[in-house]
Amino acid sequence: MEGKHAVAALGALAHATRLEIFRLLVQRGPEGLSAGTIAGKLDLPPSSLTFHLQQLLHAGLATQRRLSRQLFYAVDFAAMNALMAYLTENCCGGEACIPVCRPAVAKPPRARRKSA
Amino acid sequence: MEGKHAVAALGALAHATRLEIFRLLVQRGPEGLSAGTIAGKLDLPPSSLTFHLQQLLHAGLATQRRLSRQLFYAVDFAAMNALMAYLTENCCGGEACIPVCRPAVAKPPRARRKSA
DNA sequence: GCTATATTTCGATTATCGTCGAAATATAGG
DNA sequence: CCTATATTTCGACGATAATCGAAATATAGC
Repeated sequence: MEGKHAVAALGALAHATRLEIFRLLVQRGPEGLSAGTIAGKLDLPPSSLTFHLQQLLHAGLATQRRLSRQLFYAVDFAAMNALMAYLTENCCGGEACIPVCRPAVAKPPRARRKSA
Repeated sequence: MEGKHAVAALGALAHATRLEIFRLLVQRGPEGLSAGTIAGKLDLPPSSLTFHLQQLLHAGLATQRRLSRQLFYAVDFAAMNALMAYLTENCCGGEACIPVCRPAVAKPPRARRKSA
């Protein structure tokens, strides 16, 4: 991860609405949520939601995929982990302080009965 | 951790200069660095540096302590860990995806020969 | 108390971000 | 192709953030 990229990711998260969206998506997992579902949960006007989703996309923190008429958004877990790693890189000069993160990879999505 | 607080912390990090400062401090560990040292390493005018340090302080990501004429800044590692935890809270609905972080506590500072 | 060093506060300027209505685009189904 | 639904693009306005010089404050040593 590069500094500019990390700043973009952090900037995307540094907003109340976007952080809520992000956390919704984190909880949801790789399957993601449709724009409409998110708009419903957070009670946002559609144009505002799109704006924020674009920010998350451009920052590389979320992915987008179409399913029929709806667009599903999901967290890019690899990017999330990379960001964590970047923030804590070489913490305490490598001494035995071992602060925070153990990056790992999210499991691939699994089939479900109903989608959101 | 609360949402507003997390937004403040992320906003503090969402800036090229502040992210550099933060990472310098993360690497340095609990001992911290003096304002002057940071200004030297990043080649910043003093008033700009103060501005950014205040942001980190207000966001609760850094601590300040005076040592003679100099002010030392250090990362608040507990706050850093809390932020990570907040971002990944209940990831994937608690299913066995286990994405990222294992919060832990930074060790307390240890005595050193020379300070910076 | 005077001088030097370290850092902060103040103030003005410029640039970027957030909001949201209205109109445009994409997909699905008859 | 016409209608309905889902989402995005455009545009304009108000609000917030970043920069940095100059002056002010804090500490130390003589």
